[in-house]
Amino acid sequence: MNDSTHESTVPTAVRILAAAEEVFAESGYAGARVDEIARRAGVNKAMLYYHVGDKAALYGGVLRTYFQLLAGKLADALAGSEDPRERLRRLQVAFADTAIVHPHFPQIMLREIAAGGANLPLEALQGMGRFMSATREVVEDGCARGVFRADVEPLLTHVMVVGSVVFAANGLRLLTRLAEAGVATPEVPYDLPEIARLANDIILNGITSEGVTS
Amino acid sequence: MNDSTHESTVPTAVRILAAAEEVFAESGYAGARVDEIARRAGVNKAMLYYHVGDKAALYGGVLRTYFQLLAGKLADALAGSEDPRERLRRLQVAFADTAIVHPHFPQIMLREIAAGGANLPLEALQGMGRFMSATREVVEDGCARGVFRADVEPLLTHVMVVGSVVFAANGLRLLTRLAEAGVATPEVPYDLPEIARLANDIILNGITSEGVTS
DNA sequence: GTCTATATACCGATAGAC
DNA sequence: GTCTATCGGTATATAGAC
Repeated sequence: MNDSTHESTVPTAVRILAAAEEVFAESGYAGARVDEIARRAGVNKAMLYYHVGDKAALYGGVLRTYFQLLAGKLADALAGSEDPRERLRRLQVAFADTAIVHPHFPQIMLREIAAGGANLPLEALQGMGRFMSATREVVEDGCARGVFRADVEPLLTHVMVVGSVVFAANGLRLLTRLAEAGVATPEVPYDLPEIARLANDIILNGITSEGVTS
Repeated sequence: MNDSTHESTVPTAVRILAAAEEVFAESGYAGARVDEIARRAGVNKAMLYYHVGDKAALYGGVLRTYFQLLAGKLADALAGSEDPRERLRRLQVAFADTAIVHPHFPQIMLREIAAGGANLPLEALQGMGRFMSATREVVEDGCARGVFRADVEPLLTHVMVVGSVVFAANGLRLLTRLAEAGVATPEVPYDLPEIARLANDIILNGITSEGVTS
């Protein structure tokens, strides 16, 4: 314990990764500048390479944080209920919560989807695979129990559950830009958890078998 | 009329823009290399600047093609029916059709959403604004007629309608990458129009008032 | 209209002094 | 651990000959 400021107590590697997260989100992997990351972290560029490593190591370190948190929340979500509708809702909440703790996560994911995952290390690809498998498990279980319609596609369900959160999380920046340019935009009278809840209502309402009530 | 091959009859500017479309989709605005665009178009870099202009002009030219086609299809979709459910379906089909004619369109849009529209010229921003307004008009009309639930959010509806198509259109590359890395992936037994139809069924089912039947 | 050559600037990464 | 200086490569964009 000493009298140093909060900033100085944060390990250098953590400050570097926090800066990397910002820059990768804003500019993408190709567009990100290592000099800019070092500048925002308040460290010399040589120190950045000393503490964390090259550009790929910076990116991998950022992604590891995201997928470790998401994996834990997904496991809790699956274990927390037996009802397929409740489990699907919890799956979406787990992802939305991760996006709230790490606001740059959906932005970086959006860029990677566009890039076809070209920059993603194996660890991140496996994390995405586990997420898709979790959704598939919930959907197939729900179909088998007769709660969801038998023709519900697991992958489309995943796309709609995740996509609505990812788009909603990224939409505000675009709406701000549209407003700056003088383009009329619809109002956004709700926050991310609320959007996730509304989207989940629509999806559940859309895939639930007739006759099943909550 | 002469005996020249098809390739030589295509105007130089068109070939340049076609190459630009590819490279911008693959690498994003920041990551795109003008040299690479010139190489793929089969023209000298100086000629590229002579015929089309700088990087921003290349990007604007690509986007203009997209939004001009989309605007026409949206107008047809809105004018083609009075039924809110049918109009919302036509709106999604209009976008999906545009994405099928121009497969790089959803990829570039995904990158721009991540970038908050930072690279978009005013013309493209206005095109997006008109699209959002079209969805809002259909949703508000549907709510007023009692076809859609009164609490349906226009912007969330737009996000789900557009997002499902954009994600589906971009998903195949990511699934391919996952398979390459040995990560298990769900099957994809349908094409883009089919996905759009299934997503639209879920959304319409989710937002339609009880008691309304098709 | 077409090309070569280049100006100008920047980037990722490291060597080497301290 | 920390910094300065720099290497080697590459980017956008243009000048100027033909």
